[in-house]
Amino acid sequence: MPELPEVETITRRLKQVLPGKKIIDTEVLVDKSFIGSATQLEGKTIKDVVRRAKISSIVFEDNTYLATHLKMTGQLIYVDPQNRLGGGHPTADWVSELPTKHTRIRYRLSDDAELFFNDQRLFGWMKLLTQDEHDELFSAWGPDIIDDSVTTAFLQQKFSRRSIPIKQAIMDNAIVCGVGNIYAADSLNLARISPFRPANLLSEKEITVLLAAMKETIAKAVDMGGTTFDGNYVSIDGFAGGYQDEVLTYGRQGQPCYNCGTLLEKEKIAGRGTYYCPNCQV
DNA sequence: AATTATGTTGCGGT
DNA sequence: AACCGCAACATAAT
Repeated sequence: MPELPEVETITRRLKQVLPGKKIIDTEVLVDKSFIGSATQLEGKTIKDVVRRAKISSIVFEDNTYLATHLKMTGQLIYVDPQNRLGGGHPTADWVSELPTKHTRIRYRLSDDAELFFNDQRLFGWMKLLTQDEHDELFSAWGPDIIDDSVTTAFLQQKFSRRSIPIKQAIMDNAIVCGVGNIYAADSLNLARISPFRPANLLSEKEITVLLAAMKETIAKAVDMGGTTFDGNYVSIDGFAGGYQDEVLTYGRQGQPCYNCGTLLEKEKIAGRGTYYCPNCQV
């Protein structure tokens, strides 16, 4: 479910509430959701929360990392009893009924706070790693799309021998991380480039335009707290994101392109639903 | 009933 | 060797 903006939103919010808290107790309700042994976490004190690609990681005082990949349907929900009655109410009403049938792991923290890992489809995981093992997670992946190292020249080199469609290329973690299906489609619409174009046939100018569009799209989505479709992605208190109200193409087949008014179409690329304008995306 | 779903990996073929 | 396409993971909604 989540792409970089959703994981970034969750990570920023966790960073506001978790540092200084200690893990008191762990409960793994579904074994496959936690890789390894969760009991090793008990007694560790949280120092920081960081994001890389679509992985959010809690960093402990001993420099070990509790990494989370939400995959398609994962959620991290934080419940602090001291804030429970204040500060508005969550978008999702199930937050007051945790654990739910989709809760796979729960952590009891100091001060009676709780952290829940929910995951309908069981693709997601949490895992305790050393710093080296955490670094290793990203060893085969390119930089985050928001990183300054992602330049036109960088992408041009990565695309140079790839005949795959450009949409598939920008979603490939080995090239660049953080661009998922929703933002790939929207970035290509903003750049007015067809998702079907072979990556190696884009001009330098087109790559420059596409890169700017990707950075702009991702930055806007981060500002809006991510995208919530079907109530699936929510932030740590159950609140929805806001980008779905601004989305350019995703889920808008049959509706007019904001660039040119032509009706958007939907086709599959590499097995993924792809929304695009058949007129202005060339 | 079949298709679809915001992600990634691993396999076999070229 | 590098690249590409496709199945697999598991569940729920349309």
